[in-house]
Amino acid sequence: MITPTDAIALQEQLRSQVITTDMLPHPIRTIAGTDVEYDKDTNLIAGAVVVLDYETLSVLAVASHCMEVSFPYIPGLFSFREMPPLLEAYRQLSITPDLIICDGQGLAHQRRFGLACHFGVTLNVPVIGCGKTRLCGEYHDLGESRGSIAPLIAEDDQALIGNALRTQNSINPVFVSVGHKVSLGTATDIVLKMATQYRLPETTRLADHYARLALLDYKSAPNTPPASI
DNA sequence: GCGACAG
DNA sequence: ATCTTGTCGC
Repeated sequence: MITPTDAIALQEQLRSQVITTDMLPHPIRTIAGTDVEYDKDTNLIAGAVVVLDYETLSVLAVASHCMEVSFPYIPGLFSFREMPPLLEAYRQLSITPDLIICDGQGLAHQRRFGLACHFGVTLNVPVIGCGKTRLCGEYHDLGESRGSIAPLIAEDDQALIGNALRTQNSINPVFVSVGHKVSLGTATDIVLKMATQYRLPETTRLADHYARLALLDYKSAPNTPPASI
């Protein structure tokens, strides 16, 4: 497998390919969410991709893949751990979504190349990064109401690398950043739109649900393909 | 050296 | 990520 040193070199090389302007279909008709679930007492991980109707949020397609982890967890090299199951799940999808929301950072990363960038550049599709917690960057004066935004500024070069976004009143914000082929403003608007009822966008919540199911299914019957739509 | 550190 | 129910506070 790739070494951490080589992984960093790859990030440095691929980061120049990230597109930070909107290159999405208008109107958006379908949106996908991705998430990865880890098993507590084995090396298994399950990645899931769920495609929703952009307006109704109804589930149009689901795919998942279970496998053994092939890379350690190292902050900043997260994508090398989660990409393999996600790429395989994405490959199995019966529908190609207009864009994807990943559960992790995009440009809001020490080398400006988080999971959302890696996934987007690899597949050449629009991707939004939406993390539950901060990896790097600082923000101030975030309002308490749903829709409040505070710029996430990199500590090193003061670059704008994302937005802290409050998706529900007085609930901890999520961290939105560009993954690929989408602007920060558009990414922020879309994440807020998808977070209809809870802190996290429905895309992420559903992907988490299906990834959990995939892991349980795999453990109970390793040779049986997971249910998919 | 110490703390921080996506999942 | 995972361990994990009820409970404190707005």
